[in-house]
Amino acid sequence: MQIEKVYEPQRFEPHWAQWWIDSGIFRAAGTSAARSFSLVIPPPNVTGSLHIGHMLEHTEIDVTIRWHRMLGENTLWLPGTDHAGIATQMVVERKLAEEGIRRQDLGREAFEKRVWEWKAEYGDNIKRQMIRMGASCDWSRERFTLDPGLSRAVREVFVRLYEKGLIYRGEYMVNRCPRCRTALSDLEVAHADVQGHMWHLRYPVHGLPGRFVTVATTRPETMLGDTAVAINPTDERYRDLHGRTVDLPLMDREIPVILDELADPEFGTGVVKVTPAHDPNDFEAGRRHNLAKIQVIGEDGVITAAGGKYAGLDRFEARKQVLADLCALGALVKTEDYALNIGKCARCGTIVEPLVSTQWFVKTKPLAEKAIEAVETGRIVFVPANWSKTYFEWMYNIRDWCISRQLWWGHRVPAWHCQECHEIIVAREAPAKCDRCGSAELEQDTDVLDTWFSSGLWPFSTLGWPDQTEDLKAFYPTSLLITGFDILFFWVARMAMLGIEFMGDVPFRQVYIHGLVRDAERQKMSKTKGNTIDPLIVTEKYGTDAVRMALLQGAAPGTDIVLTEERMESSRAFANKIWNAARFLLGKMEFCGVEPWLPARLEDFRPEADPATGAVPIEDRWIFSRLNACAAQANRAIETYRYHEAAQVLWHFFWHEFCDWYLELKKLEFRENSRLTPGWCNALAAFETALRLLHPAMPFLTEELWQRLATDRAARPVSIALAGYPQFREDAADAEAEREIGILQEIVTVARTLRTEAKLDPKLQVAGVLYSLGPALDVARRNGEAIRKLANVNLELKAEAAPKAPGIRSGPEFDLALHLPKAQEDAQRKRDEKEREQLLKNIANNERQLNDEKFLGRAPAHVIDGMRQKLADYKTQLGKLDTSAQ
RNA sequence: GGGCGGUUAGCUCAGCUGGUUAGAGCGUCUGGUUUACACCCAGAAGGUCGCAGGUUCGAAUCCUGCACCGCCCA
Repeated sequence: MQIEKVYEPQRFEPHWAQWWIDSGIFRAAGTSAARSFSLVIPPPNVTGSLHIGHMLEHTEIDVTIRWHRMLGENTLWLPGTDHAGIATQMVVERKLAEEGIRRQDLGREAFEKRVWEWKAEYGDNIKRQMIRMGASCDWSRERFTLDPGLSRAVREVFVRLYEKGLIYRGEYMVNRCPRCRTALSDLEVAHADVQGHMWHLRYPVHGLPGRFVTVATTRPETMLGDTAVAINPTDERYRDLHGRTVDLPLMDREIPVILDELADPEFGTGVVKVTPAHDPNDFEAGRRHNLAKIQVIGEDGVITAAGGKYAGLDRFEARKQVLADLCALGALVKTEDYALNIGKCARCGTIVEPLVSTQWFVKTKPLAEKAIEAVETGRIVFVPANWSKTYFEWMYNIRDWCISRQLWWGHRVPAWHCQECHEIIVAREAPAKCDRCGSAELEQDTDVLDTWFSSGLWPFSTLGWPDQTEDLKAFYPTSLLITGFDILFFWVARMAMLGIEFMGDVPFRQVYIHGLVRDAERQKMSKTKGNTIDPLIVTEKYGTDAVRMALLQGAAPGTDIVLTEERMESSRAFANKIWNAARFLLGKMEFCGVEPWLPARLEDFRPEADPATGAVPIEDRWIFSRLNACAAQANRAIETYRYHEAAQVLWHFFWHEFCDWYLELKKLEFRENSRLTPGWCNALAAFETALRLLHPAMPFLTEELWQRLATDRAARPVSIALAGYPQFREDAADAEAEREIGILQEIVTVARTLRTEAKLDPKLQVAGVLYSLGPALDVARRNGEAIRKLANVNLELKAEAAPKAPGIRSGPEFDLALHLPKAQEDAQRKRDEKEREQLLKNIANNERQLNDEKFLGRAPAHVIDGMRQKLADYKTQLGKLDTSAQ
């Protein structure tokens, strides 16, 4: 079998991506005796395309999911998208604008039709991308928040909450985006500190010529809607104003002076203007004092007819006009710089406008209590654990959730308004007539629900709820949720509340919160900064596996991930390394006319013995023992979401144990043998096991190579994705082999270092002597050929202590001297001196501690013993250096 | 204002329950066309673990304070 010289993932990744889907190997069983492991995707926005943050999230999910699948569990990763009300409507409106059409021109139904057309055209983008990235989702269970089933769940939940009194409708002050023309929940408003101004306005007191009050405001245009000024009841300075009124400039309106705590005597002049229609605090004060609410700013951010001559001006234009006019009147007494906090629409960045309107709300307190308890009692566990603090913080201070949106794209509120008697009927399906007056003149509420309302049901609505489906039984509660902290409140918290309310159990057992992907300068990636990494582009350039590996290497819990081109390049090099290891193994076999073949017992970490000698080659024993250790670490790392550690362990094993040592040792055997030997089988078996260990992280490369490895297709699963994930076995650890190869590695390394220091020609084989009174001598005897090849030295073995000679280097088990030309001895002496200094430092350090009564009295025995052993080693080594220096 | 996190090699980051000479990748330097791989191989250099105290026989690790950076909430 010919393997191409260079790793070119583009050649096979799309093939396997499609093959996995076609073979149905990611499909979960509806019922299964196996334990289930389930996870729902945090649904991306259907109109969007995936960015590198998604790729990180999906890679982490996929590693975990593939691992569980390989453990033999009934594994479900349920994919899908959400309808993203505001975002999608915006996208389609923008497109219509290109044709010169407004949605109002089309009407609601025609507009909705256009959005569905849009979804049909672009809605599969995400799916295509995910497939290309190897996400092992069960596409047969793909869901969309506006699917009929999920929409039914939304209506069911709405009706039940309403009947329980947990959904109510009322007139309150909510944040509105004048650009998106809809109400927003508190979470959809992003606050930012900005440099603004504080304007001091002077209102004349009615009937007291020459008496004024000065109010300060950061939003002077709202004065058009003032219906009172407030002073604190305890404020003696304004006692004479009790019961009086003031004349509102520009509007010729007489407004009362009210006594209210709203006015803080310590702040500014102690007098505040009250605009109940445009400020949340003033709204409350207005209620207390029964003040009129005069709405002077409309939903579009334009001054209303109530704003007198300013009507029709944009709110910021109006501000300029108002200020100019006040100034002309002499009513603007002071302007100062002022740092203030403003809210912007999280979606479009427009400054939000607090406005009074009638909206639907969820009463969250009762739901939050149970959701708090679930985390307190550990039924939901956050990883890293610290996130539970953030969760609690928000839950304790939770406010009611405004769920109605003045959009056309989404789940329409299942409430009908009787046109005759104005009764409101909340129902699962459209009622035929009014409950109260019997009129058939019913109109459905025009609002739609917050997208997050439907997303909050995602863990059970996707599994078929409200029907009691098999899937619901098999997969709810889901096992795990992997998501970003940015939607902890938006989504995680609400799923917790709604899941517990409707399913009687938490929606997920564990929540792993991942970090943010940042660029080389540690900056957040954003389109405006232009520092985004497009997953499709880098995937094409480096291969999916390399990008996945690069992401995983940085994915330590609780930290952000820095992704650079260099990192992806080096990950590609890693993939190339594995590719070439396979090429070497398979190429050699082909050269020998041997069919690739694997022993039947793949899981055992047990190498085959050579029938001729009955013995297993030492390097085979060693690599299987190392594989076993690697499996232990990889399993533990994935289980605890330490993806970076899993990546590192696998990287190190493959490159620095399997390739650097094992294959190099194997070459000796392969050089001499041109027939199938246990050595071949062991090498292949070890490689195959290692591929399985790596599969969750690098699915494409491992599948490609795994499929090429074995011809015995009947005896194995169709895909590596369904093969078992290697598990640590206590009895597979081979301490003896590890010790032997450990000493061998040390001999070779010491010899190489001596060579390099002496600047020897790499091609020149030199002679040397190995002195040892311990096992190193036997190791060297047994592995003479390996040492000769790997270090290019020919060692004479002496069972005696090292003599006094220059240029001797020592490992703990042996001393080694090369026969060097005289000229190289200086370099050697310099080296020895440095070594000596380090040893003296270590010896002093250890002696100090070992002479310390307190240390001896309190430190555990193994620490003391370890230190004594070390000290003895240092002293021996120092002694050798001192003699060799003479 | 409240909360959370970070500060370890030139860069990006590990370092789990305090313990023996603090690790990795990339980068740097030196030397190499060893037919699996130059996307490679061998070797090396490089760290007063942000600062100041404290606890401890022992601190990068625990505690307190400070400085700087970042994020979230109000």
